[in-house]
Amino acid sequence: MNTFVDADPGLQRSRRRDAEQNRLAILRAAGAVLNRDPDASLDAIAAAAGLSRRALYGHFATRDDLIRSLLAHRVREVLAAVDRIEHPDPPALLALIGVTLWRQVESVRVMAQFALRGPFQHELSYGLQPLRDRVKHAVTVGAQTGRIRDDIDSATLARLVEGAVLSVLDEATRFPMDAATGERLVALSVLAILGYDAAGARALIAETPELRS
Amino acid sequence: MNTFVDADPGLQRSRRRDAEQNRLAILRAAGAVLNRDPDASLDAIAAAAGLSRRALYGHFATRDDLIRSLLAHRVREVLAAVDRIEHPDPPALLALIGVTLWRQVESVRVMAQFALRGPFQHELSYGLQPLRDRVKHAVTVGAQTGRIRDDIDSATLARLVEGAVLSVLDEATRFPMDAATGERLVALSVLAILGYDAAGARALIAETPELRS
DNA sequence: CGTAAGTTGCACATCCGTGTGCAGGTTCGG
DNA sequence: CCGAACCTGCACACGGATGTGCAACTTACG
Repeated sequence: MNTFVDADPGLQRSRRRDAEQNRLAILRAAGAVLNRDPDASLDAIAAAAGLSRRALYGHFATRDDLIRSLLAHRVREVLAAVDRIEHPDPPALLALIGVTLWRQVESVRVMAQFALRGPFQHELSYGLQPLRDRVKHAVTVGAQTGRIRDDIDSATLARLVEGAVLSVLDEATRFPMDAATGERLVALSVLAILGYDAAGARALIAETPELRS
Repeated sequence: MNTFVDADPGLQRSRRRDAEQNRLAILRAAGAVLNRDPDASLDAIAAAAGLSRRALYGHFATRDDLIRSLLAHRVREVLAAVDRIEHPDPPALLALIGVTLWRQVESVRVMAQFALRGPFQHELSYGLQPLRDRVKHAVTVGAQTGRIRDDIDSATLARLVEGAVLSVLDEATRFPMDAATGERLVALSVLAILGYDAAGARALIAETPELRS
């Protein structure tokens, strides 16, 4: 339960290694199960992790604690992945961000599910703020430089870009598709919302090496 | 409970008029409340309708019965509204359908919420099939006649159109917007996904009188 | 190999929502 | 104005999920 083991190594015996494995297994199972049903019981999650429900309480005090940990974990992953992306051209940058989110489908979807309702809404959207800011900034700059449509308020357009990505992720969940198809669809959808027609979007993808998977 | 009152008027005294009012109030309240939280309790719904929970059971046998009635009701409304739409040009038709759905935000959103998970998924998607078929057909024809992009499989594109509409409805729920803005946004989003750039979409809207609100 | 960490299974209390029964009140409608 | 239809408030049974306590077992690790 306490991550700071090194703090007081005095008389205590160290944390068992398999316990940490189980903790991760639970988080992994929680991601998978809650993605299908955000109201799934702890029993279902524990079972999916190959543990008993009782054991779960050895790692997480409450259900909320588990979900909170899961979300925090996934938010870190996603933000780290997005942070690595750089591109001078706003629309290309946004398409790249979309593609990156596609590669983290499960994390993104589970976050989206808890971002709408439940006790974690605000906490979560606070954690995702950096990502949102980046999208908004890219949209704004792109609109000013004429690379992105300016007939829609940039704050709104930024949220529509979010929506476009989630839309494709939903589609992928209901009708499984291979990685290449998914990435292409995300890029096309994002560029479409940003104001590119089909040919223009394809051209931009073709001339952006990072978008050629 | 029984809608077919006229069937056996013999010895029975007729249904009280205010009871039917209450039934409708419950359905209306259910739509509003379940839109915010699909797991809201019957208590919350009854309260929103200005009735006691106990009275609710006089109109609907079970929770499922209530939700089923609500969805059936809304599906009928939406399908009827969409049925009235006609337009020879596929992209314009799809934009019009989107705008019509926008005018039924609450119904559409509540349906979307129960279309994903829960016991009504299949039943609901069965009821909405005519709408889906129409969208798919328009997309297919549009792609064949060169009015709509053909670089995305038409079944997939049809579902992305759905997603685009829902995306705007979500946006409208979180950041309320006036009717005109909403209709414009829906039309632009749908056309964007169909392969139109910003200018092209605006042009198509301008030359389609039914899309000028 | 011994000990502590970890897991299991069970029992139990608790909470919350659903669905039902019933007595008593209010209101519509003939 | 009478009676039936409707609503209320309360009680209760029930199921499902959460969270806790405890004894017994298994496993990792020094």
